Amino acid sequence: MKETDPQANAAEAVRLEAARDEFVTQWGTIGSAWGINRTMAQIHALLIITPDALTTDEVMEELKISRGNAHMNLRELTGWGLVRSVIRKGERKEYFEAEKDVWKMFCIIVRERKRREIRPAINVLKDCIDRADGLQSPEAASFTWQTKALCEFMEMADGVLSKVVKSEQSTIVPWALKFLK
Amino acid sequence: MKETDPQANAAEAVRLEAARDEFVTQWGTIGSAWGINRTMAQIHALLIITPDALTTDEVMEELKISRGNAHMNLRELTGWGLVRSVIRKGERKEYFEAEKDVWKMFCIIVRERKRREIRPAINVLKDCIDRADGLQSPEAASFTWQTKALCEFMEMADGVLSKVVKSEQSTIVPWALKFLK
DNA sequence: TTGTAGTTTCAGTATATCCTGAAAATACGA
DNA sequence: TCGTATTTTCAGGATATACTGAAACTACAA
Repeated sequence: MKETDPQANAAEAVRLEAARDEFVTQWGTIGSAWGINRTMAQIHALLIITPDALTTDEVMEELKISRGNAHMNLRELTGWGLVRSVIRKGERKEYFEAEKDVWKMFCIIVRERKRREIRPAINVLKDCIDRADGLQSPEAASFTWQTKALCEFMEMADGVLSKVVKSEQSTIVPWALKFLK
Repeated sequence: MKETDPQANAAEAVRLEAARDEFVTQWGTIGSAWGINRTMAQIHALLIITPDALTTDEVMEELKISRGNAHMNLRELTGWGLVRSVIRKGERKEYFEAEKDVWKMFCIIVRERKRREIRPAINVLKDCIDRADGLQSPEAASFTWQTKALCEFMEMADGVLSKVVKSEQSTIVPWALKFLK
């Protein structure tokens, strides 16, 4: 019986640990390709695959990072809404747990990136359009045309994402899939 | 008549130049939030709003950057397919022009990010799932469950994006919009 | 109020990333 | 073939970003 053979259990623990490490490391790499700092992505990965909430010290220990680093990135993740802090009664320290529902995670990320990056980009574009408004030259016409096209596109994207993310339900996209040829 | 008043024309040129600079600068900032290096985003912005193709020297001059920098980033943009090089007959130097159709730009970026980042991420996840395959502990079960959920989600996203981007036509998304509540 | 566990901040340092400039390589016309 | 215009490469320097570690701060219990 596997469950009671100490050697087999130890071997399994090692394999799991390796798999977890792989996941955390690689998720960090993937995150940095999308403009998220490596450590923040790694902490997030760690919390996603950890059933129970962890303390700052546990995160530090697992990832071999300093207290300051762990602290700041946990705060940042909390700011995104991807991580919640949990206070257990009778205990003084703070625990952290990740939102584990993949669709909810997706919605949070989309909403935040919309708010932090897409909206500001649209504002920048509008500002540029305004600055060139009324200019007569052909170069100005070309500039205005391009920036307007970009602006309209981003507004459309913003609208689509809003709708996709609105219901907090994962049913819409799979359903819409049927219609997409 | 505005067109023939030298002073008015000069003033307009200044305003346009300011608007163009603003756009290039801000686009660089936006790009870096999405994991694209600032200069590459700026060169891309510059080429988008410039009606005719530019040489490496012109790009260097406009953005005040070195030859090496301009060269490498132009190559990178060419690699993404966002910029094409144009050779004019009788001339020896290379000109560069950006794809200007916004929807095509979007399709190119989505295809490339799918290929470079989403696919590899899916492979990483599959690898992690395999590594933990068959392990008995509850922690292992939790790990497997989470990574599988993530993997399935990303495969779905990959599929949706493939379909959105397949036709090279901007008609599908606006059409699908009607169905999204 | 004092002691202590826990949290927060941040100056200084380390590291990753990007950029420069010049030399080497290449392409092409004479 | 040689000379010149153009492109390519890349070592070294510059800059931006992230991380550490320790001190300051806070909250709470005794």
